[in-house]
Order: sequence, then structure tokens, then C-alpha cells
Amino acid sequence: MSDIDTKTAILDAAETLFVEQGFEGASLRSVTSMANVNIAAIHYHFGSKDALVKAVLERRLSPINQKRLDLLNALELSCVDRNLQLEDILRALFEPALKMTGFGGASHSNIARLIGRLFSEPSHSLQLYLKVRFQEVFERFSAALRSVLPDLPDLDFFWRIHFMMGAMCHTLCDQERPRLLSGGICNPQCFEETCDQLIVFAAGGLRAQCVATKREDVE
Amino acid sequence: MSDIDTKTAILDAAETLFVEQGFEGASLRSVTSMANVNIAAIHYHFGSKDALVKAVLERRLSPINQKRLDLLNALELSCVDRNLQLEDILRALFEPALKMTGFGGASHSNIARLIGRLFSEPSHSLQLYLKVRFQEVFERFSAALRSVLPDLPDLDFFWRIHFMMGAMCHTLCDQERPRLLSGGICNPQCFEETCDQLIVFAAGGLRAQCVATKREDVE
DNA sequence: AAACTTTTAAAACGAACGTTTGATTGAATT
DNA sequence: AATTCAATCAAACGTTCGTTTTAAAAGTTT
Repeated sequence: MSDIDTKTAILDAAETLFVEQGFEGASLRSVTSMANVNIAAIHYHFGSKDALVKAVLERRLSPINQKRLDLLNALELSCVDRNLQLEDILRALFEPALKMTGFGGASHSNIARLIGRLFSEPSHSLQLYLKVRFQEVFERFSAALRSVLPDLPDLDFFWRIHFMMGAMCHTLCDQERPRLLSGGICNPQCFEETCDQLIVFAAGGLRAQCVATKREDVE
Repeated sequence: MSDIDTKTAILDAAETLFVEQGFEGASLRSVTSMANVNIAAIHYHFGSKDALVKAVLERRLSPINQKRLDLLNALELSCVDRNLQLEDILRALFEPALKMTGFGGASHSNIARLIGRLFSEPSHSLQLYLKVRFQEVFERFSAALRSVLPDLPDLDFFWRIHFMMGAMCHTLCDQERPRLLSGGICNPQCFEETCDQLIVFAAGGLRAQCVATKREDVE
């Protein structure tokens, strides 16, 4: 077994166990046991558990965020003369994450749960990683969304970005809950269904009448 | 120090540390150290760490869910002749959680993070607890929401319930992110602001045109 | 005051944790 | 063939974990 196979075996096992038991819940011994490698291999190849966690995330997050930026770039190029559509931006944001993380029976394990859970992890180390790793994506997409929602006050805009990310993370976190809640009507294994529904919901929330205006209407 | 003080001191310390470090990250020794009680007191009063975790949750969740049901009951009684409003139902769902968990400088610590994080915890024991403990609230509120969204297909309805819960959990999880993302424009410490914004967003998402209809329009 | 129950205390239990050591392997380089 | 070096291995490091034990203290009931 070459070193690259060992590294991959460790990453695969760690990914599976982190999803099932959490970063703290899964021990390095359970990882090396599943990967059929020696316990010392983790520190030899990665240095520490913390570094392994980040390597596991990085392997999946990097192509996802790159794809997001590629799609947004393509979108903005193709729409230079006509207007960007809110739904198209949202699709560029959601699709790479949903498609690459198990939704629709894709290749990878359901690392989606890890990514969704990232935002509620208490570890300061992970929070910092998250902030750095998502900064560019956040800035590019929030600028794009801002441009298609020009009439929304800043206050409402940022709150809604936050809520939209909540809907997305929650969806990534649990691919079974919608099916259970709906008694089998929803099919989270279907990537297109999940993506379409999430886009429509988020677009509806983002386009809602702003809070201040709504309050005036009532008075 | 009477036994009830000891129990309360343990619950308070555990709550604080679980919020900061997670259920697994916080050790019982750190809890007893903060509470200034003996390490054995936890097992004497609660039995195990798992039971302590549930006791910490129960102390806050129970009144929150009871308040939710009370508000919904009052709402349905007062609206027996006229129609229920979607926004009112959402407020009955969001307000108790936001008000009782630190938003707006309320009395309790920011246990909101614990509650929001609950839904993405990998522990099967906690997932089961969550399912049992939220069943009644979920059933009552989903029925009420269903009644004010009669034209929405089941598929879209359940997906949107899921997304709405995502926005809510994400908001509970992190009371600082909106402020940071917005450069200080959003004020998550303000309970009314948070609640109003969340209601408008969720209502907008729930009321959006359903996916099938939308697709027909495009074609 | 004596007997009994509840609560607290110090100390240790065995197990599991992340990490490190030092020897050994096997392939590549000289 | 000798040397080198990255990779693997068994074993143990010291620490911390949740939990338990045993006994003393505090409080309550006869």
C-alpha cells in the first residue's frame, strides 16, 4: 500500500466516522481501525487530529466552493447584457454542495452532514477555518444577491442571507428528516427535487416585502 | 448549600460549558469545578452525564415548548370566527424560543445555541430525545400552518417546513453571525428585530409559488 | 439524645484518549 | 552491494475521561 493509498484510506474512514459520530465523538483509533492502518499513521501523514479534521473537510469543500465560484463567474459573463436572475445565483450556490455530497446518490459519502454541522460547531479552531474558507464565496455571492435585490434595505438583506444559509445548512445536515416529517412524500435523495425546493423557498424569503414597509402597511 | 442549590449550580455550570464547548467537549470535572461542587454530585443527583445533558435541555425546552402550545391555543381560540394569519402562527413558534434564550438580553444564558445545535447532533440518544420532545409541537404547528396554506401541495409544504426550521435553528445557533456578516447593521441582541425578520423571511418562503406551478410558467 | 436518611467529600477505578517513541520494513539512490 | 529515507509497526507515553467506592458530614425523624 503506497502512502497515497494510506492517506486516502484514512481520509475515507475519518469522513465516514466523523459524519456518524462527530469530530469529537470519533476517536483516531476507530479511524485507523476502519482504515486498516496503524494508529501512528495519522500523525505521520497529517500531524494531529485537528489537522486531520481540516484535511477531511478541505478535500470536499475545496472543489465545492471552486465550483460555486466557477458557476457564478459563468453566470455573470453570460448575463452581462441582460439581468441576473435571483434563482440562478441561488442555484450556483446550492447545486455544487447538494450534488457533491450524497444527494442524488452521488459518489461521495454524505459529507453534507459535516459541512452543514460546521456552522454550529463550538470549536473555535473550526469556526476560524470556516470563516477563512468561506470568505471569498460569501463575498462574491452576497454581492451578486445584493445586485438583484436593490430595493431591499441592508438590514433586511443581511438577515435574509443568514436565514437562507440556515435553510441550506439544515438541508445539508439531515437528508432523512424531510422524508420522515412528510411521511415519505419528500425525497431528499433526489438532488433536483431538493435543489428546486430550496431555491424556491429561499427566493421567496429573499423577495418578501421588507419588514419596515410591511409594518407601515399594517398601521 | 441545600441539595436544590447544588442541582441548580450544576445545571447552570453545565449549561454554560455545554454552550461553549459542546456536550462532548465539556467534561464533568469542568462542570463541577465551575459549580464548586464535588465531582460525585453529578452522579448522585443526575445519574450520568447523558442524564445531565437531558436535564440541562429539559429545564429550558419544557417551558419554551409549553409557551408555544399556549400561544397557539390562544391564537386558535381568538380566531375561531376569522382566519388564522400565517405570521401569527410563526410568531407563536419563534417568539418563545427567541425570547427565553438570551435574545434581547433575557434572563437565561444563551442556551439557544444548544437548542439550535440539537438538530445536527450526531448522538442517537439526543436525536431520539429531540424527536419525542418536539413531536407534539411539530404536529400542532404543522397542522396550523397547513390550514393557512391550503393550496400548497404536500411535497412543497413539508420541504418548506424543513427549510423554515433550518432558518430558525441557524438563528438560535449563532447570535453573532448576523452582526458580523452585516458589519454591525443587524442586531441579533434585539429580540423584536430578530423575530420580525425571521417571520417575514419564513412567511415569504412558505408563501412562494409552488415548484410545479413555477416550472409550468417558465415552459 | 439516638437512630436513620440524605447529601457531600476525597480518592481511586478501569478505560479510552491523542500523541510519541524507537525499531523495522521496503523501495529508491548511490 | 551499500546507503538512504520515507513509511509502517508495536508498544507505551502521560493525561483525562465518566464512573464508583467508601466514609464522613449534615439534616431529619423518633
